[in-house]
Amino acid sequence: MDQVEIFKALSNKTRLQILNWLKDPDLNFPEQKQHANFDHGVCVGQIQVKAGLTQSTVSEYLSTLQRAGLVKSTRVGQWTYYQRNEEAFDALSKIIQTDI
Amino acid sequence: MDQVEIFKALSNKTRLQILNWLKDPDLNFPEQKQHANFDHGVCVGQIQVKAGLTQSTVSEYLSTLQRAGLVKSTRVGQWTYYQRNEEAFDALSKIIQTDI
DNA sequence: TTGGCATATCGGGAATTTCCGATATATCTT
DNA sequence: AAGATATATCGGAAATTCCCGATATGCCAA
Repeated sequence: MDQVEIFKALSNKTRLQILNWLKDPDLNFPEQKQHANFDHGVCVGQIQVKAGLTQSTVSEYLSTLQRAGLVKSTRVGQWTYYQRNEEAFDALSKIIQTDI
Repeated sequence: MDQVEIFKALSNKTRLQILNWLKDPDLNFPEQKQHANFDHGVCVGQIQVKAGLTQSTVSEYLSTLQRAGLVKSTRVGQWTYYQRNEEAFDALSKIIQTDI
């Protein structure tokens, strides 16, 4: 668990927004409900539209968040569904209380 | 309280080390005891020696941490004493649990 | 198997960060 | 007032990040 990598991943407004949106996919990505695998997370395209950035940028941002361990992904067909990794946030909260 | 600014301040190995050292000045800066104002924190010079970087870099790093609210400083004579702002870490831990 | 769609990766220009040496500012001593 | 000491600020080279367009890859449907 690389602390610097985690904090770098969190050092960007759009990436923070994405994490926040993923807290409530039901609310923030209503179109996503059409996907059968909604419970696996939200696919890149929906996040991209909401972020208002290019597909490549959003894909890269999601990779950054995943390398930091803050989200996890599931590939289903042509879609990659991303969701938060809540354990990572619990761990980070504790790290700040004890290690930082 | 700018979250991005806080995470950027934490996105550097040396700055994380400084914060960690300041958790126990007694242990990490024994020379500092000669200073009468030891309870005000640790002065820049001691931190600089321990960090092994130049004076200007360490001074800049401490400013960065202070702008993020993670440390506070007290000027006494020619010395500036830096100490952790524990309230900020408590707040950050909660922010990660609830806002991020 | 060909075309379309979702995502990932590549290459790069612009902006920011890292860390330095030089210099400025403030305080203390003599 | 002059020199010494502690810290802050400035200017800049190198590395990294931001975000893009173009292209590659993988999967699906006709």
